[in-house]
Amino acid sequence: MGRKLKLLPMEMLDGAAECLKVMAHPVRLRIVNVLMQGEFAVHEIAELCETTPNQTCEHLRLLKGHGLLSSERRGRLVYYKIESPRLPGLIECISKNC
Amino acid sequence: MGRKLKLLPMEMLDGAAECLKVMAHPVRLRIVNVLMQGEFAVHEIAELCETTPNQTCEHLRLLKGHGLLSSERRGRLVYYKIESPRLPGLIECISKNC
DNA sequence: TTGACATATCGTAATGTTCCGATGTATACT
DNA sequence: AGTATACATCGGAACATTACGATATGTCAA
Repeated sequence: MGRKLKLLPMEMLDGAAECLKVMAHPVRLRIVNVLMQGEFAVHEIAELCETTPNQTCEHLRLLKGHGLLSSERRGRLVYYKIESPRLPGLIECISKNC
Repeated sequence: MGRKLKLLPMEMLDGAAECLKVMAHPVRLRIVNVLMQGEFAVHEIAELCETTPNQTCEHLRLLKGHGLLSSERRGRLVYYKIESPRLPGLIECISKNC
């Protein structure tokens, strides 16, 4: 009775769950997988992820909204790249443990 | 232009997304966090996770259904413990990178 | 300016998830 | 038997996410 447990604080778990939810989509995983190998324009990402441009936009917006990606317009193309330095480690861990 | 990319296969990404979706809930993260420190009965888990027994049951069922936990009845209590050896590594990675 | 292409957003239908109360099942004790 | 406790499941409401077509914006080139 009354064993003392080392529990992570709930606020941290809320944040982690939120982060996992963002990554818990095959297309978004693929997007990150693509962007780990360079920066790409939206239509290229869409093609590599085998999905439509507007869905790609929405996924990109979500990822960017969480600070995981950044974007830059050059001409009429918008290039996305990885912004969060924690993302590659997370992907590596996922590809090992999932 | 025709750069050769090393992309993880889509089936793997589907599986990983599924796995992440299972973990993407603060209570389920807490459950795993609790069970990393031993095995516990459902009502103990519910108390430690500050949620109701029936919600706890549902979360446990989901986790067990994905092979992450196992359970054993002893008397009128049902004890759950971690079954997947990958779970601790995943949690550690999450607490570092999320 | 017009047209073409790239990206972004909006409305909404379809789908999925979470929560909650009610009910069902299992075990133990008297 | 009956009662109490622990666990599990069900039904549906509330909510969130996703997918898809339509529309809007932004840039360039003729």
